[in-house]
Amino acid sequence: MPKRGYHHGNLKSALVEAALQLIEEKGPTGFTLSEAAKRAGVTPAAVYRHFAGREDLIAEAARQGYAIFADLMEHAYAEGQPSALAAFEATGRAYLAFARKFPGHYVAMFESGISVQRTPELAAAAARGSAILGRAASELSQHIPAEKRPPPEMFSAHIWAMSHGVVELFARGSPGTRSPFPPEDLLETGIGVYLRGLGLIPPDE
Amino acid sequence: MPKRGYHHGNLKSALVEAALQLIEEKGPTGFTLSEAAKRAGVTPAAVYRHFAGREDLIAEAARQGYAIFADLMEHAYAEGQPSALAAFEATGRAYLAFARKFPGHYVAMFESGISVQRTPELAAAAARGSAILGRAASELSQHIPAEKRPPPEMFSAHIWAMSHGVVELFARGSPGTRSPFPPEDLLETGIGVYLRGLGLIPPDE
DNA sequence: TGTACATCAGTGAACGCGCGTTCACTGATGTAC
DNA sequence: TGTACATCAGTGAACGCGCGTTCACTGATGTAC
Repeated sequence: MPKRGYHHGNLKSALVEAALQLIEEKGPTGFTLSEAAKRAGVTPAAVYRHFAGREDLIAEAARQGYAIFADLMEHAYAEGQPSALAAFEATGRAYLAFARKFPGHYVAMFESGISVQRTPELAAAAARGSAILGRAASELSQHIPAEKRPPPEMFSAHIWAMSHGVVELFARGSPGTRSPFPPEDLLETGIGVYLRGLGLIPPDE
Repeated sequence: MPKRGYHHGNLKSALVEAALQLIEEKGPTGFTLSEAAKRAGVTPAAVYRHFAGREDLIAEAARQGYAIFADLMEHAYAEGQPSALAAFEATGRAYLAFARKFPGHYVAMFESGISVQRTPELAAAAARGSAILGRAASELSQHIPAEKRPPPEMFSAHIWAMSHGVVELFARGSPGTRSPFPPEDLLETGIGVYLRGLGLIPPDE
């Protein structure tokens, strides 16, 4: 626990906060250590009391993002239970919801260019989230007619890809590109069609 | 036509070439005008004879990318004809093939942060590619049982999203992340399941 | 309660660097006569 | 064919800038006696 009132009080999290804000506003390229320090009301040199450097600060922002993301996934999964189908659909939706609610974290995670293997903590945080999607896919897999049951890793990858694609192309409005449909609808219907293709939803529904 | 042997000869395209190489190697962030000039064997100032500045050089790289991309799409579409289904599937595949073959262009287009509305030429080049996917979707749409026919823009968006997601997450190996399946297979099966969900492929195929 | 000391978060000045961009120039190429 | 001139692609030096990072320091906080 950081001691309250000690000098700044809680510089570390203030810096992460500032970094997230900057990343959200200006993209991963626009983020600078100096500017983040300034926003936290502190000299650039002070950053080095808490982080090894610029990259390390971004990595910490990403780590927190993965942690929040995994929590959201867990929550969504649990709410969908005991229906394997509902749980699976919920995790897909959670992806988009996360990108919307935590854009700074999202960018730090997926667009900042930092490797998930940078530290064991980062890798672990990232693994936790995808493990949940994997579990949901695995359970769902049991309901697929056995004659045409793809490996669960495969369709969790499909959902992951479609979610990511919808976010990148249609939700995070790259300036000038307009989405033809609300991203939420796009993802919802896309996953729906896909699951129907797997025989998990009756075709006449 | 640039005159041969005139000073450098063809600096403009040499600069674009160098820029693409750099973007491919170091990502959009790692690209610098000075380094591109150096690789083309020329002073940084010389760049300004051909481009308005750093951004303009990236934009030109992206523009060429969109043009190549559209050509590929057209080709794939034409090869798939007269089967609407084959044409549609081919355009999806072309997306991944493009990302593989022209990684520098791909990054300039989708990860460099350049707005597609930057110039009319850029916008036009980008529009040409997506128009082809749109046409393929539109034709395919006619084969869908009318009782459940989504707007063609919607499922072209789905395929676009899944293709993009597969590329970003599994093909362009963000260092450390390993794909569980070959991206080509992933996309192929993903699109297959999706089309089955639309009733365009018989479920027992 | 009060004094002496240890800790260590944040300061402020300085650094070297490479960046994008500007400008007056030069010299190879093309053109007119 | 030869000379005078115009063009303009690329040079080289210079600029101001903000960056990430370092370092000796200072002064508020916590601790021992």
